[in-house]
Formats: sequence, structure tokens, C-alpha cells
Amino acid sequence: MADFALTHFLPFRLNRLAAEISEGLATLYAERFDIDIPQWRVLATLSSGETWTAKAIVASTRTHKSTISRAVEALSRRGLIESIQAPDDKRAFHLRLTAAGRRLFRQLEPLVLDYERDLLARLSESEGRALARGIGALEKALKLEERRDEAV
Amino acid sequence: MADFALTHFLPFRLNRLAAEISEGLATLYAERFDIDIPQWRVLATLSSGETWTAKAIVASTRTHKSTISRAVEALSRRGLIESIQAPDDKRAFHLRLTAAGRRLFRQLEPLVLDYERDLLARLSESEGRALARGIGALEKALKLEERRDEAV
DNA sequence: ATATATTAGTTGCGCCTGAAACTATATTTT
DNA sequence: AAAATATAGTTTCAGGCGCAACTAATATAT
Repeated sequence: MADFALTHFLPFRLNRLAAEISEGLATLYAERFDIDIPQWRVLATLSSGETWTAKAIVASTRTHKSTISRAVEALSRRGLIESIQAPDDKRAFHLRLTAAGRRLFRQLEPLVLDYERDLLARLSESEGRALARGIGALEKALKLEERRDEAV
Repeated sequence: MADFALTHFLPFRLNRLAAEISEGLATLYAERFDIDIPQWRVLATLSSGETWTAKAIVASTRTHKSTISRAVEALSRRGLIESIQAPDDKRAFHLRLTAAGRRLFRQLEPLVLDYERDLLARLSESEGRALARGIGALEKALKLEERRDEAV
């Protein structure tokens, strides 16, 4: 029987990579801005300036709706996003960054982009391309690609 | 200012992929064997037949020591692994699968290998190679590679 | 029109996790 | 050799998470 090697097993390797990379990044913005991962996802999603419903953020980020709900509440409490009841559906809310939220995101953005850039800089160009190709293929296989039509 | 797109951001993409893939896999073995992810990692690590200390499993899997401690306790309680005090260091324990543990792993192994195979089968050969290359490069950049000298 | 089913978002609850403190043993320093 | 420091593994505790139940509103079926 061939030996099973956890450290060669794709799900484990992806998990370990994601944990390692996320932890570094999350520590970065937690320390300076007291933002956690779900909150970061909401801010980043809203960063384009468009309004999104919680439902659309859930679909786009594949994060549980209770988690998004709590992140939205925390960000609202801090005045970083605002929430306007949808006129056509009183259950739903159009969310968007406030001026303070945009200001915070402008500080956040270079931080996280630098983090990503520094990480990718440790790969050769062709390794970087291979990574992008492999990840894209997996996303396609799992139907995780961006679906613009999900946004409000 | 260039628009920031969370869905193109490497840490997010890795996280989402890992979550999606792990969840499917973990559900698979949770349902049939009542094993959770940390327990799976311990079993898989011990599957070669060698003995490992908890410390070595922690280093190899990059899982928190309290998590490994609890997984080891649960597996011991179920008689799937045994724990022998190290003669040269009374703080440490040499862990290994029992006969029942080996039996369980023999059932588990084809399940998880099929899962991985089915996943990779949705990629073309060259996409699969790109993925392996990209992941390997990231692991190297983060120094996550297997370190055989950490065992025992 | 009314009843039924579905949907957007929230909340209570139990579980898991990691940080930090702790115990027992080993190692290093003085 | 005693004291100080480090290490293997456990445990307590607080925080975060997902599930499932819930509320309020909307859509569908009869």
C-alpha cells in the first residue's frame, strides 16, 4: 500500500497556505484598524462605491449570512458603512461606505496590496503565472468564479 | 485610483478555495467516521506506522498545540491511537495508531484520495501541473515545506 | 383575496479554537 | 548543586462561527 502523505495532499496544503497567509494579513489590519476578516470582506466589497445588499455580499464572498450580518452591524456601529432600507423590498438594505469608511479603506488598501505584492515577489514570474492559472482552474472547477450578476 | 477587487485578491481566493474544499472533505469523513479535521490530521500523520510526538505533529501540520492535544485525547479515548511515555523524556509521549486505528485509516484513505482525485480530474493536465507548481512555490516562499527532520 | 411558501436579515445556542496560564520535567546558568 | 530558564503537553477561558429557529416582508398558488 502506497504511503499516504498528508503534506502532499491538496486539501491540506491549501488549508495550511490559506491559514498562514490569512493570519498574517488579518493581524496586519486587526492591529491598526481593529477590523476582522468578515468586516474586511464587507469593506472591500463595498470599496468600489456601489451599494450592495447583505445577500449579495454573502453570495460574492461565500461567507455565512450570520457572519456577514454581524460584520455589517459592527461596521455600522462604527459609522463606517450606512444601511438604507430598499424602497422596493423593506426586508433588504442597500449598504455602502460612509465618508469615514472610504477614508479608512484608503488607508487599508495600500497595506493589503503591499502584503500581496510582497508575497508574490517571492515567486518567479513563471511561478506566479502558474499559481494564477492553477487557482483560476480550481475556482472554475468549483464554480467559485466571480458572478457579477449577483450584485444588487 | 484602481478599483480594488476582493475576488481577485490572492489571500481571499486561497481562503475561499480552502474553505470550500475542506468543508466538502470534512463532511465526508465526519459523517462516516465521526472524525474532525484535527483528528484527521493526527490519523493521517500517524498513518505511516511511525511514532510521532504531539510536538512533531504540531510542527508538521502547523496546527495549534492545544488543538492537537484535544484531538489526541479524543482519538485515544476511542482506542484509535496509543500513547507511550517517552523513556528519555517523561513529558513527551510517542503516539501511534492502534490496530483499530489502522483499520479505520484503511477505510478512510480511499475516501479522501478519491475526493482529491475527483477534484483534480476537473482540471486539465496542464492546469493540474500549474496548480502544483504554484502551490509548491508559495509553500517554499513561506517555508512551509515538509521538514522531515522535525519528526519525533 | 387568502393561504402557503419563500426570502432578507437577525439572534440564541452550542461548539471549536487560540491565547495564556499552568503542571511537570529537562536543560542551562551560575 | 541550586536556581533560573525552557520545553511537552493540558486546561481554562473568552471570542467567533455556523446551524437552526425566528421575524418581517414578499411572492406564489389556490
